[in-house]
Amino acid sequence: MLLYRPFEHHLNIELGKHGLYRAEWTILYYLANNESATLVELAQYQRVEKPTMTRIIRSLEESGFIEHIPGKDRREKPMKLTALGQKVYTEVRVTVDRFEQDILEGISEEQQLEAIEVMNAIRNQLISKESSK
Amino acid sequence: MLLYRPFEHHLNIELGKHGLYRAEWTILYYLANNESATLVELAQYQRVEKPTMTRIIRSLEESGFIEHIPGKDRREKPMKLTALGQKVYTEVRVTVDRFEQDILEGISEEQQLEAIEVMNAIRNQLISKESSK
DNA sequence: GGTTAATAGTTAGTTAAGCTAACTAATATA
DNA sequence: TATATTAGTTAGCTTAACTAACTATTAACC
Repeated sequence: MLLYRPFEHHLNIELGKHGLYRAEWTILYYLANNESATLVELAQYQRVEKPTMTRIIRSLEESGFIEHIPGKDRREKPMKLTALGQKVYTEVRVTVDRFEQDILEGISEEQQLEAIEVMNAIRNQLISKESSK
Repeated sequence: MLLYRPFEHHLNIELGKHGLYRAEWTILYYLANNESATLVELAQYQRVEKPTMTRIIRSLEESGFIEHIPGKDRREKPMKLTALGQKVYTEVRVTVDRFEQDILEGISEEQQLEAIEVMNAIRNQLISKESSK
């Protein structure tokens, strides 16, 4: 918690240079690594409700970063990055990478990996608690 | 980030049982461990702006969990937990402890400590970046 | 010692990002 | 075929942050 606030603060500064919000960035990130996704898929991944995702997606669409593609089901509206979205993702990736390298300075790779593992384990505990209720 | 959302979600559920918000809980926590504090001190600790802290404090005051004590400076309005605040803190502490134990199940103490160390190191990097700009 | 700086805290108004409840349209299932 | 489920949207609310501009008090400078 004490970590999250300053982290988000700095990340937002980096993203602000590109006119992006954190919530939008996570979607670009997902689509850059997954080709296409539906709203429900994204909402589950980010652990937010559907209306929250609707708004984020609309904003990305208006910026021209994502577009809808036809899905096998007429209820679904899968989406993917546009060429512009790809371009912006790649650009932002550079500054975010630099930022991450910066804040991880002096921490061994081994320690980083172990910390990530611990956090993943906690996340999984949390998620399994959710579904079992 | 993927960890923070489900974590905050569950913590809020636990705290909600006691009619508390996360932002309020962190202040109770600080005051339970520090006897007294000023608004500025709390704001710096939590990395939020003063008006944000004003609101949280007012709410805690209205709930009767904290009270102001005279400070050496008439600008300052230091505060401390009331007897009720102490009582509530202790009660909530129990459920939060149980919650934390729950989500850390299966992670060795050693790993936990190392992860905390890594997170502290990152936090310090972030904070030092802030002041050097 | 009096004027200027800085500091503690407040007020007013805005914003990002989440939520719930209630809905439509399309598909699956009993 | 009627009912239930799923994908997504709309409307309205809430938490927790922010900035700008303010008052009151103390510290510092010449």
